[in-house]
Amino acid sequence: MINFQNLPKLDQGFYLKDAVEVAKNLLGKIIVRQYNNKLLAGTIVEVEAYDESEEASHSFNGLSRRNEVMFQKGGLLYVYLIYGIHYCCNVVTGNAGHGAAVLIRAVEPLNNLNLLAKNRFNKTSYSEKEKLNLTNGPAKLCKAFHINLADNGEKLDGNNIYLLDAPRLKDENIVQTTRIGITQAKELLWRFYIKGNRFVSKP
DNA sequence: TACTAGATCGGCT
DNA sequence: GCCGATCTAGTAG
Repeated sequence: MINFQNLPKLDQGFYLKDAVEVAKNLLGKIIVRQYNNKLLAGTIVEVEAYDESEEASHSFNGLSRRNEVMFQKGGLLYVYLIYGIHYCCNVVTGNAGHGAAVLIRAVEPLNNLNLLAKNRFNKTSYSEKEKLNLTNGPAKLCKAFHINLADNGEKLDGNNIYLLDAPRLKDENIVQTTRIGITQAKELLWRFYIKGNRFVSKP
């Protein structure tokens, strides 16, 4: 297990860029959540950018109660309910008034895997297959990390959920593709993942 | 492995 | 009413 606890939190300037730029930079960074007096941590291995300029984004049609966090200044967590049963979490990017965010689609678990398994499968043991299935999708990782609407708007430099810095990946280790599960603006190559990583939702 | 349906809620037309 | 930035269990091949 890598010693992530010595890494610094990302500062707010990190988030004040285009969602696409932030998305790429987020790969390899570490998401940490405090849960039951324990830390759950994972390396971000797959992301998608969303911006108010394109139809697939929740912010495309302007401000609403659901998406209001997307329009705040970068550095917050945007959580929403999808298909009535799943949660997905995003990192808000850019300046206040601009609706943009990066969907975290998959992470590689770093510690307390038995606790992640408890949240996700309601059991503390897991097979090798289940280990890979723990956090390899946006709703899966929210379940494993126990992220829900109560975390919407959470500041990412706080103590509940936060992101830690890590060395930027080389471009040659980043794969760029179209986004998954959308029907509009399908052509944009706004999905990024770490080449060869086993915890990616779809290679 | 590949496709399909069903679950189930809230946002928005 | 309709449909979605998903996942799971089921069936068919």
